[in-house]
Amino acid sequence: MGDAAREKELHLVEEEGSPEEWASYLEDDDVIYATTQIFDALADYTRFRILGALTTSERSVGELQRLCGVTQSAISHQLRLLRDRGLVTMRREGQRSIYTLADEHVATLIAVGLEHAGHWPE
Amino acid sequence: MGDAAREKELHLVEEEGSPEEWASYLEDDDVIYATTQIFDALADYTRFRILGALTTSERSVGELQRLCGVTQSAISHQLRLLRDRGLVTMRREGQRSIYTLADEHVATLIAVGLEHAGHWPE
DNA sequence: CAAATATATGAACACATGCTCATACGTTTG
DNA sequence: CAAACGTATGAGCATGTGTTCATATATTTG
Repeated sequence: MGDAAREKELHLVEEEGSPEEWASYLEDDDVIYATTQIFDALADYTRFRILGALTTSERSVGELQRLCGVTQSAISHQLRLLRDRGLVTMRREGQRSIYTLADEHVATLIAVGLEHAGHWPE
Repeated sequence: MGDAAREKELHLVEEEGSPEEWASYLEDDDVIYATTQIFDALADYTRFRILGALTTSERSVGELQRLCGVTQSAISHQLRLLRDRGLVTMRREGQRSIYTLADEHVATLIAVGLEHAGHWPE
């Protein structure tokens, strides 16, 4: 697999658009606010662990509860917030609610954040 | 400029490391916490506007105050937080304090966040 | 339908957060 | 050194946030 193919695989690259097109977004207050809302969703320990667990596979509330080691209520409340912000989607499957990352954008942000924190100067 | 070169230019790609190396970070609580701290720094409107302004060029506190339209005190307080978290650095230049993005990681996170918010479903 | 299981929700509380106000610190200039 | 300018900081306050507890709402099973 060549460099370009791997980079595409990692979802770290936009498919279209010119370099630095994001710079224009810095003048759009709505985009700025939307961006902070996404970062805010990723800025809590419990929520981040939920999202991290969902990068592996979709999961039920009970699974997430076990994986994250907090109350079922806490998980449910945080899942509601993540759902409201569009980071995860849910479907019913019998008695269970199955949660999934909404799209690859979320996985990209998690990956970029983890890599940068992992390499962070000291 | 070819795709690979442009992608590298955008700093959206790691230079080394295997695909999905970040996945292992999901088991390191310290890395997870560090990641949430970075996202948290980006999750406030004022702070994000400060960082956005710094993507263009380094700036003094007074400039940032004018650009962001808030109190000098508010700017200073937020700059302190950003400094403590390692997202910006400061140097004295006469009476002024000049702030700069700490490294390209920060610009990458801003770019990725803005692009995804800008393209967000509805 | 009743009981059991899985999930969701509202209220309440402790704690964090971002701002303002007042003031202190640091640097340059006269 | 005093005055002016730029920046930093602490206290205080209003608001926001994440959790728990209790309870409600599905959904399946007997």
